[in-house]
Amino acid sequence: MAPTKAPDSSRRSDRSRRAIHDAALALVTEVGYRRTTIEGIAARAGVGKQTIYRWWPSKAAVLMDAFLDLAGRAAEEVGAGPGETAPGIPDTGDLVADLKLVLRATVDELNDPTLEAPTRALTAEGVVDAKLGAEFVHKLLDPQLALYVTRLRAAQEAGDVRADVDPRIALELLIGPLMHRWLLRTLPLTHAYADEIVDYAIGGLAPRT
Amino acid sequence: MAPTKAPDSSRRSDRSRRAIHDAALALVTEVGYRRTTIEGIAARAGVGKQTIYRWWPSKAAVLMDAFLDLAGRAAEEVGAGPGETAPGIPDTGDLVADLKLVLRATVDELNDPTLEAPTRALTAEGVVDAKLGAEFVHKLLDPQLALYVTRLRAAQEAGDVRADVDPRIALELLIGPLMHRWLLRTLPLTHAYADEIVDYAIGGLAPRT
Amino acid sequence: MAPTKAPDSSRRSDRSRRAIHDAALALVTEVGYRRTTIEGIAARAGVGKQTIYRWWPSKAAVLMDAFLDLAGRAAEEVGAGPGETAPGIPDTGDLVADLKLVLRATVDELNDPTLEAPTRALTAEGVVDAKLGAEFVHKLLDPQLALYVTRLRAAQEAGDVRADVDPRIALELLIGPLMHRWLLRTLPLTHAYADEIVDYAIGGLAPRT
Amino acid sequence: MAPTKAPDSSRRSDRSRRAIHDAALALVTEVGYRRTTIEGIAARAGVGKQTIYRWWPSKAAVLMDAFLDLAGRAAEEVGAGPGETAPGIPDTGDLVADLKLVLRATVDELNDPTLEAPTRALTAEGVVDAKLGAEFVHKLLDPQLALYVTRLRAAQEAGDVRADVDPRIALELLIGPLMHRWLLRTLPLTHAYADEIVDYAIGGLAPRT
DNA sequence: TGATAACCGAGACGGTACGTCCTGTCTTGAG
DNA sequence: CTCAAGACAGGACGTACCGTCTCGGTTATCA
Repeated sequence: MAPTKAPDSSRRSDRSRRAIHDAALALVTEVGYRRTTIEGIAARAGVGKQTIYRWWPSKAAVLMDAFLDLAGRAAEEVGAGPGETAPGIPDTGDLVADLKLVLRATVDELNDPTLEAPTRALTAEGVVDAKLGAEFVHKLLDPQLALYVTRLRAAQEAGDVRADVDPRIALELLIGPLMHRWLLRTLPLTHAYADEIVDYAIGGLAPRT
Repeated sequence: MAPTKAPDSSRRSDRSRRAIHDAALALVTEVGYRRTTIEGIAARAGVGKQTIYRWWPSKAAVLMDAFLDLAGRAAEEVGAGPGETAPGIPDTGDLVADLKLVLRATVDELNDPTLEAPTRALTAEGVVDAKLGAEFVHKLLDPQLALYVTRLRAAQEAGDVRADVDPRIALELLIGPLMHRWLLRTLPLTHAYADEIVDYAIGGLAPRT
Repeated sequence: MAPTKAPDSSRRSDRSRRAIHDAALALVTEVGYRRTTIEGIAARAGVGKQTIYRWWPSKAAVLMDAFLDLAGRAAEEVGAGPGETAPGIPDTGDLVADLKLVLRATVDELNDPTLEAPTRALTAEGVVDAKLGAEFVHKLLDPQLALYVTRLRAAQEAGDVRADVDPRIALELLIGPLMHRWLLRTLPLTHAYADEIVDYAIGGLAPRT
Repeated sequence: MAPTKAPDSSRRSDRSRRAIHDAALALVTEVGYRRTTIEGIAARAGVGKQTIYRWWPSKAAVLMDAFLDLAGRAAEEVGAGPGETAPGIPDTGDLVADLKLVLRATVDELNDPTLEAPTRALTAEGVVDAKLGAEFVHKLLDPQLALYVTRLRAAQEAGDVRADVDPRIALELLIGPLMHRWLLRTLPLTHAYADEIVDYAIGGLAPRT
């Protein structure tokens, strides 16, 4: 039952970890997830294969960590410093405007060519592998969605959203269509589309006049 | 341009084609998409590998065809005969009831353990491989979504939906959240959820009183 | 037990037979025996694979026939007409001169770049496959060697070779060294070498003075 | 020029090397060279195919090494120890008797059922593949033939062989007929035949009385 | 003068082996 | 101990041929 041998994480080489992250992201972007191999990552990172196998259970796990790291560094740049986390959804009092702002930002993120390949790869892997999907949702998606819940609860208190609306469902009404278009590439994902989604959805969430 | 040599499809063995479809679906369901191999499909189908490579460019393409075949056969059973296509969305005059019926059916389909594995596999593959994704959308998804468009246009004419609403977007407001839950497995996918989605979405689509 | 189906050789297409022979010889010369395939011969000859399998049991058998045909045609050119066979060893009364003449001709034949590839291929195949080797010896080698036997018997009657010498062995004393050099490529195969072999061998065959 | 990547031979597994040798020899003896496959050798040796491809360029090369190893081990058993090489041709003063002894031993070796299959396979391969043939001659044949040269030179000094005789050619006069019979299977290869060859050949080599 | 049987070209089929690539484990030597 | 390097057993890849079979389309006897 014991996991054979637990590596001593205090002695872990940070240099290698970073190099592996970078190599993984670069390869996924360059040649695609399928053709990215552990051997390839190791070679590119100038690292022994064992160093990868020692610390990660699978290619997907490497990419997930790399992606988390990337997201963390991106957040640091935007926020004030390393202590801060995601900036949250603004509350200007105008719910529709606030949501449009955030959804437009999400659209931009999804359209960012740097992030696209790894995000798609991880999402796809999660669709098929429940364990990995759960990790993906828990580590990457949930924190994002929690922000929506917070903002929507505030809107409920302000009377902009009906009290009987479940914020989890309301949020999916906003995010679902976006993801649908992005994942299936049915139609282009634009700011205009984000705005329309907000307009339509709010109609179903706002108090009946 | 021409891919080296086009096989003569009139000589194609129907027996082999069917056996390959069956083997592919069975293996994907039993051991998962990842561990399903072309060699495995060939062995299970009692077929030479070359017979697969002759007619399909990839494992995903085999599964796609197998799935299409399965869907076609299922449709034939439900419909009156081979001439008929998908049954369409009923139009009882009660838009909300009609949509709930169809969304509940979609929920049941997504929860069907027989269909789950291949559907997830194909969707995931399409998320990463744009070409395959386009084929998936075009062959499987679009026909489904066209039915919604038809029903929603009828509703617009009946005055149940505002005339300025784009049916493509309205449809995504309904389907998007469902797919989001199913793909990411954030929360269970139930009839109650389908009903709520319809209730919320209709609020944004119906005429302002 | 019955050989499935005996093809009717009277309806055999001579055009195909010739085309197959030519293709086989050309391919063996161009790409070597190993890389010559039945499919390749069929394609080059503009012939269906079955036409080869109908008339020959193996690649080696095709080559053997092709070679026999080639040898036959070459013999026809040299000889007066189609009725004649190999010209035989001359009997000028000078045994040593006659043998040198023939051995030099053999050396030239073995060094002929057109014949080399197929001859080596057939010989090598015969070394490993006893059945084919026997056929090779019977159809190609024995007729040649019989000529030596005839000439040597004449020499015995003329008193140039001891009466107790077995002509089969005498002949191997002459041919063996030649083949050894040619097969193993230990040293170059020249007219001078042929002459020396005859000189040495005759010493062991001629009557003790 | 460099063949892509040279493996580190100091890390080479001796266990695998031996297992591959044994498997190769066993399979060639059991099912013949043609039906011996690299996959078969790997499976029999309990080895990955790559381990064969890493160290040998072809099936023939594997067999060559295996054969060399076998010959080496056999020589060690006969000789005093690992330092010794082949035992050489005895020099009792009686040239004819010495040669008959050695030729009889060669006959026995060629008739040995254990050695026959691999020897034939390698010889045949060498007949067709010049590079491999050269290796075969250089590594296996030349050392043997050098022994004859030594003995024949001694005979020349002792006056048993004429001084103007080229030992290389004399040796081929002895070995050639043997090889001819063995390779082409024209007639059985016996001790009596070996004796006759020596008798005849010596007639051509000994000083004229 | 058709029928009808073969050979023929073509090439799909079930298979086997190829030689390559990658997986995940294990071993070696340097730091 | 970790690490870079890479050999190892294993297994799937996609390709090339094998030898068999089936399909029209010519021939070339026989009824």
